[in-house]
Amino acid sequence: MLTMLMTSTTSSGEIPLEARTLAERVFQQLQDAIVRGELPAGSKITEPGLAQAYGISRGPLREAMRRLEAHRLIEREPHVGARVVKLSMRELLELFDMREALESMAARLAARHMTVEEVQALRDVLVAHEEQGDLDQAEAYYQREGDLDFHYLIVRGSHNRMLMTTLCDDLYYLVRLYRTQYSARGGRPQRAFIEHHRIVDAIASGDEELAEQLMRRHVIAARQTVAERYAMSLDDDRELPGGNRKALSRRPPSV
Amino acid sequence: MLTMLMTSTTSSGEIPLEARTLAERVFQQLQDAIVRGELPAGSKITEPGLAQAYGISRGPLREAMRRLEAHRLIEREPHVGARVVKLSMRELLELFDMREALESMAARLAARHMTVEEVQALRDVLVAHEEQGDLDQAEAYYQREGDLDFHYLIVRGSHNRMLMTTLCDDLYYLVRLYRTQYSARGGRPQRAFIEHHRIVDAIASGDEELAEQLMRRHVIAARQTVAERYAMSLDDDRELPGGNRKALSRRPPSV
DNA sequence: GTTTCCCTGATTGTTGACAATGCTCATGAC
DNA sequence: GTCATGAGCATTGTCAACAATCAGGGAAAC
Repeated sequence: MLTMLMTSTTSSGEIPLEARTLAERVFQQLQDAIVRGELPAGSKITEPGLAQAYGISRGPLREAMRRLEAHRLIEREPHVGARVVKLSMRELLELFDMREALESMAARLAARHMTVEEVQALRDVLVAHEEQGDLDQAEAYYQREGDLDFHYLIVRGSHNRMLMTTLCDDLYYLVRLYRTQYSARGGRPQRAFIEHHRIVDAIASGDEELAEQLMRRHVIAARQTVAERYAMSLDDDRELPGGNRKALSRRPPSV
Repeated sequence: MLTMLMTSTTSSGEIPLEARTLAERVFQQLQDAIVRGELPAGSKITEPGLAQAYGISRGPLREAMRRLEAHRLIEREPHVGARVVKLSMRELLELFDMREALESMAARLAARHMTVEEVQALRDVLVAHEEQGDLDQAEAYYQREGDLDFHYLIVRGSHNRMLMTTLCDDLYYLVRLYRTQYSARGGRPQRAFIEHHRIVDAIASGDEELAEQLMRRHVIAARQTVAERYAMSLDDDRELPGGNRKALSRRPPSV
């Protein structure tokens, strides 16, 4: 399963199987718990509670929280407390704008720098997606993770460390958080597959301009899907006042 | 003086005149000390030393250091220590790629969202630059800060909070660090002024495409200047082996 | 002379206790 | 019934001491 690519790729790129320090370990655990929805978006975090839950003292915990804060996964207010970040629709769309800018640049750099082995790995991921997609539509969640693997590999293919850390260590965690927050999984997969293939082809042929442009459109399309569905959900609410809010999670967007 | 715009614009946008907590205050102080070169790039940081220097205990200091680490201003190794980040030329060029992606997006969004008041403020900054530039070339440092003010205002004009924090709270501090690290100030000012004016005009007329494209070229030009000068400095070193390495700081680039 | 090992000192990691701040809820005035 | 007030409590901020780890230097072995 390629999904393990997702687990924290620090700037140096290695995957720390066992964190050297408590603060490091609890940081990763909290990051995971937030992204997986164990700590719900918007829920309040109390230091004594977490410290007891993870069996550590407040010192390392606070350091971990400071890192989470810098990664925008929690929000703190001095002397008051911290809570898990809750993405508003506006912030989610802002996130897509940033992805458009950074991932299109990543695709351009990937077309310039990726090795043949890296391109092949990318193709393998695509094939894995499609086979999995055929298998079972209910497994859409893993497919979604796999989709991020695709973007992940392209970012790494840019060979730009700063871009990698910004996207992989910061933005992508927020993207995953959005999925759990809005119960968003799967969606427009067939179209996304086609787009993915075209992007890989552009990268493989070293066409920087095309790779950038295709990735840009790919992200824009995903953004638009989110925006449209949000507007639809508002209409639904108007028709069914005070009720059914499931529209947001019914047909979630891709990528 | 507009330079005060630079001092830490947290996500909410307000400027914390007096930090509510020790960790917060020492974080800002350290951030400043690093960017201003008081703590030289690459120098080792020891917790007892800093704690004594700032008159606090190691607890809040460590939290501040965690934040600095997340902002990429220091690098830590578990059980060993921390040192101020030292930008290699490769990383510096990577930084420019990110700026190209993000700032061109910011310019596009600014053209879409900026109010007439914000555009006017932007024009005022430009005028202030030029007057200051005429006054004294030795004051280039402040002019440089002013130049960042220009970019700063555009980013804020994007009305995209995530973009603002990423650029203003993360990248721009690294840009300033690069200036002190390579003693880089001023450079190609007249050309930059022209480009700045064109960008503002495009934003004022609401031409998103043009604003984006002009900003992209502006950043690319700056990147190219840096790259060329670096290549030149390497040539110089070949001609003067083991000696004069000042070439890097002799004619530093502009934005 | 070189290498290896161990010891010492210093630094980092962690903890529990104390101080300061903010929130909650009950009480009372209007 | 509503709103202001204040005490009590929980939570956050800070500190100093203890444990674990690493870097450097000197002595011994080859």
